[in-house]
Amino acid sequence: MPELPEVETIARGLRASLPGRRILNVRLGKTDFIEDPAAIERDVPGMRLSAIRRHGKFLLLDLQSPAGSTGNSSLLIHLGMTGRLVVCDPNAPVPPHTHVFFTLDDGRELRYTDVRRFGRMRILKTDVLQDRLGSLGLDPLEISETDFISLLKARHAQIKALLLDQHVLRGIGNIYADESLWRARIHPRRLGASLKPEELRRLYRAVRDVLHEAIEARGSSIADYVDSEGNLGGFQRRHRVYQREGKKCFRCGAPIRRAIVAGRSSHFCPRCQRAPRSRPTNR
DNA sequence: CTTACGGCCTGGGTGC
DNA sequence: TGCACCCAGGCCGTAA
Repeated sequence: MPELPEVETIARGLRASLPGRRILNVRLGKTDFIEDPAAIERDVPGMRLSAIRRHGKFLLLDLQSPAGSTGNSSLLIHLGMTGRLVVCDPNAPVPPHTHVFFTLDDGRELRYTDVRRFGRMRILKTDVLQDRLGSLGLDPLEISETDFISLLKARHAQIKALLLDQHVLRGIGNIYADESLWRARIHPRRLGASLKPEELRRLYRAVRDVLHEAIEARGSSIADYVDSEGNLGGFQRRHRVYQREGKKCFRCGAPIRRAIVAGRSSHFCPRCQRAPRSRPTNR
């Protein structure tokens, strides 16, 4: 499941080989996950890739028109759960569920594969890009501790929901929310406003450490994730709670539990991460 | 504005 | 062997 570390790994991989390349041709398979497929077929061929960026879980491929004829634009890609963006030889076998092919001017091909098609793709003019991405929260790797704390302590939602909310912080998904809360020893059902300053500082630290370590390990490969060269990540081997239900807590040995919190499957240690006394299921 | 929740996208895996 | 169904995670719409 591509979250911040996986998208960052892909972005770095693409950044190493795509900028400067021209896209010669576009081929589309199924297009129901593309906002305006005709626009991509019409506007992308001939464009030069100028930069690769990550914004939360979004990947941005900046496109420069050759003669400056039309304005610049960006290809906005969200990988959803199972999206893969891989650069390869055009003669390499085409995996099932591959729906977008970009032919590059160096003889390679950029392919988008997505079993579930929960991903999204669209092309946007540079000037409207800001409107589209501006509503997202700060990047958890860029936010200061002070801002992080003031952001969360004013909120009465469950901390798990807040970490998953892309308008609060951008880039954290279910895996890294659970791993961060375990490290910080905070129960996912705690409310943001109930967290003590020390707990908020621990959480800030935990989120950043987990994300940095996951990037270093090139992401978590649970089911479908691979980087831009098709290689698996390694951070799944360092997960402490995610998908470890019933296994022993690495810290205290108690069996890891799984429960639905904020509508999501959540993994935590019932001993290290103390549940709040009254649950907020009032009505 | 904030929060909670249900539904939707799709197909692999599971269990009968 | 076949089939129904559960479920993954992000996101959006709705309601209070």
